[in-house]
Amino acid sequence: DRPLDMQPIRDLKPNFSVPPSASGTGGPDSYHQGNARMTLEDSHLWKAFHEVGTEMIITKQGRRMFPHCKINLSGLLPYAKYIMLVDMVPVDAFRHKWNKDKWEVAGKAEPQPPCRTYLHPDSPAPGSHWMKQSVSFLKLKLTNNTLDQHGHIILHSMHRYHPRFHMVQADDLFSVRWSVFQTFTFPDTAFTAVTAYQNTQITKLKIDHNPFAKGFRDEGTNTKRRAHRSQPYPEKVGKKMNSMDKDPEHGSNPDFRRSPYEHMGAPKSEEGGPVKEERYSPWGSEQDPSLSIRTDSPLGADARDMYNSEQLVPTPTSYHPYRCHGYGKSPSPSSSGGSGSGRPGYEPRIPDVATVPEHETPKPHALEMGPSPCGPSPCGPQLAPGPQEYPGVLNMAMPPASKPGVLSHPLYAPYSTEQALGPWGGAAPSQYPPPHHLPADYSTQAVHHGYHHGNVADWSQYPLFSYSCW
DNA sequence: TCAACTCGCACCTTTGAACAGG
DNA sequence: ACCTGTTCAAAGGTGCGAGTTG
Repeated sequence: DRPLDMQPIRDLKPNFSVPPSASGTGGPDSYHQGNARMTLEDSHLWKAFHEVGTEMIITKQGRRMFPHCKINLSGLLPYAKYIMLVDMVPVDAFRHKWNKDKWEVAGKAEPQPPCRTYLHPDSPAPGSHWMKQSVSFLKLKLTNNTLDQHGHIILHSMHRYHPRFHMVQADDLFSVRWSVFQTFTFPDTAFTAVTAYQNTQITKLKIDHNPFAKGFRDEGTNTKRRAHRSQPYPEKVGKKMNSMDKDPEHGSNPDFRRSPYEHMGAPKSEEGGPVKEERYSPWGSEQDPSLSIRTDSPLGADARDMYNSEQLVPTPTSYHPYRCHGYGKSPSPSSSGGSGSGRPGYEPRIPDVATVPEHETPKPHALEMGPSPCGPSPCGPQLAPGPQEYPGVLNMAMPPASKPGVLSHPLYAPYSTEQALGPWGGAAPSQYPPPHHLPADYSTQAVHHGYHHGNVADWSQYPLFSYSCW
């Protein structure tokens, strides 16, 4: 039940001038976040799902995740304010399908839906607040409705994603642009978005562990529904998973150790050993368990430089910078993993900030991000992962000086204020309601990226994270 | 034909209002 | 008046299975 730990690898203080914190709480070191530490709660549960191949249901109206993202934070400055965000990045550039008992590649990924970032409703809050108890993203919802107006995170079914947690020291969303982002990922949280569960083992895990699905448990008192089932869990009725309830992490059912992605080159699971995520992971060969940390610093580069600047991307052996020069030009890091399917890693993805309609009533918690010019979907297909092997972004080793698990980068606005913000300029009509705590015009102020996307409809959206490409 | 998707259902937990008691 | 605990109904989160779609 040990949480997965991740720590920043280095001092995150950006090597450039940063406006002082508005609140003055931070002082000169207000963006010194090198001691921040994030751990994933319920890691055993995540691991149990991950071993089987986590699936998350997505629906038009939005579906919560289960397990949901819950983290513990430490090392924050108690009186400095922080903002917590979550977004989803593609794991690869493929669409997948479930074939009998395993996942297979089923073609190229579909074009990226608008990338949204979920803003924790407590944001901004002082470090003491974030550290006093676990931070839950329970209400984060996933949807496959690209026209969703509730602020849910939009994903494609049958595509694989993993959540990224962003921590920003900022007094408010306006100052986010000047702040240093620390991005954490936990390999065990990767999942396949589906509209209906494919792997019955996942269904069983969900039923066994999600309290809302209690009515489907075999041992439950519910007889009515099961009466409708000619045979509950037809193919797995013999695979009693009760042990998972008690100790999912040590579930002994060998079937649960077998990765549905093994055929795709994932490393074989090994028993024992500490929490090295990918040890059990179907995606182990691609993702660096230790989660790459990247420290990107604008280094005083001007906005346009940032726009076209290199993206440092860790590779299995070292940092291998590759360029992300915009739509259609990024190299596509493909799988370093070995299977013939050649699953590539995913490419950097730079989300845009969405424009938001002011009339919307629901209180969204997701920032609308624009197309992901560097993501696997927009770039990958053109780059045809194929044989040409770029270092897999997810299968990277940390630089010696780095600790795994965190990627830090300053939020930076490549656009100067006079730069065009798309066809509608800076005040494009809002498409989505403003996110929680998000000032109405934030979306037009926090402009960080200028890649164009083929989808003109998304032009009103601008990236929030200029350097979330990785 | 079939995989992917949608929808309504029963069952369940969570939430919050209303109320009672200290 | 205030606080705490209990009750209960409504809201909303689940997977299932039938129907729909492309």
